Amino acid sequence: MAMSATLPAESVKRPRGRPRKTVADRDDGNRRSELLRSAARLFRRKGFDATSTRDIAAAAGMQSGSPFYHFKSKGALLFAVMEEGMHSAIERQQQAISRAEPATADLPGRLRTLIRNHFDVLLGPGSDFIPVMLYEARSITPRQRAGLAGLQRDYEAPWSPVLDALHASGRLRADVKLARLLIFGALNWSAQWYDRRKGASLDELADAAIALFMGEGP
Amino acid sequence: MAMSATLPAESVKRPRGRPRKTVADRDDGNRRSELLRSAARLFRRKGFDATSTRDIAAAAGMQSGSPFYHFKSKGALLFAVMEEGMHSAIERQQQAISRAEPATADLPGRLRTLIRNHFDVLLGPGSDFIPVMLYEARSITPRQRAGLAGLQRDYEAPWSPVLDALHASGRLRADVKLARLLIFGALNWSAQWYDRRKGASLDELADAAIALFMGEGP
DNA sequence: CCTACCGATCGGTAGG
DNA sequence: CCTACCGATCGGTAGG
Repeated sequence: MAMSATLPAESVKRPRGRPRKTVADRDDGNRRSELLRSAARLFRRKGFDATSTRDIAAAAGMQSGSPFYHFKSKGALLFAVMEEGMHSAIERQQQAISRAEPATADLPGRLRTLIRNHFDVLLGPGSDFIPVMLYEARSITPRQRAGLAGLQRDYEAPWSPVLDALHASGRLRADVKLARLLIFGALNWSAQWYDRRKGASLDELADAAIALFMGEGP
Repeated sequence: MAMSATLPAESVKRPRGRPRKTVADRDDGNRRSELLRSAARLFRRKGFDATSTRDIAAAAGMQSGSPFYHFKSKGALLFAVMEEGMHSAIERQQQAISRAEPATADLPGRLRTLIRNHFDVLLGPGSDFIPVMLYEARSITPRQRAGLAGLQRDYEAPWSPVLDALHASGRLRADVKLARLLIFGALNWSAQWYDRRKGASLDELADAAIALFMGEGP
């Protein structure tokens, strides 16, 4: 009797999931971004609707109700993943542009810089956030969608002058607006088939894209 | 008491949903394809996981359990939508090729025929089946995926000789295998943004795609 | 952040 | 193809 009363109590005390920091659970931003990373990975692999908040909690080493301490709903968690993905993509794109040669350099080279960075954001290590944004857009509200549209405009901003100049120079013959949509399609679809462990590298992918889109030109 | 016994009975007899054929409910293939069409529309709009079998049944004018008379599971219904979409796409592609000029005609023209038909299958009226196949592939089993892979090979078969010849003639400079993946991406992504009621026509879309992919060439 | 819980919904089935 | 139903799971919450 005494045993049967103490044993369960002890086994309940045993921590579940990954070990916690003994110091302070006030390490808040950390737990939040663990949730974001776990959610991004699961949303990408199984889709938003097929992922339960329990799955996400478990992947972050929490109990089933705990995600709602950090996010007010499952939908808010999805939106946070997308927003985080866009902020990171914009930042990385700006760094890639700065790292590249001056803006006067050859136009195909500038397009290649943008495309190469896009593949990185889309297919590189830890790249679940942007694919989630691209492929789970159906599951956010119109209001949230409008919020993301602004970030997407920011992301696409550096592409327009390059595409316009390529069109003017005759190396991009298609209508620029449609060309932009088709090009992003070609790139974004790679999230469906690209396998980092085999086949082409991201550099080879970028080369193929440039070769496909750029006419002979001057 | 007599009233309260007959009234509910009568109200239960009143048919729910859309009117049925009074003649014979043995009109079986018809009901089945109504289910397929309803399922395709809902799977496309809301996704597989967010669509309940009750939604599908209601859209086809049935009661909640009835879809399982025609399909043994929700997953079997999804697979049937995809299979039906591929069979139809292959058939329409073969007709488009037959209708076009002889196979010896100009290569960009042959590619345009394939692309134009692809947009039709993807974006034309009643075109929910192929987008479902493209965007809900995550929700089928590996066994089902293998079954579809054969149909996809059949669909892609007429593209290869055209792309190979374009590469040989110098009008397609990118690696052919990667070019094929990028091209299908550019086309397939249009299901995400194309709006039949505004913007470009499918012909203009096909023109833009050809202009984007084809170098100046001989 | 955990425990314990609730109401709602879902895929599927038996039996007609 | 309908009726009535079941077990499972889910998002979310109160109260600590």
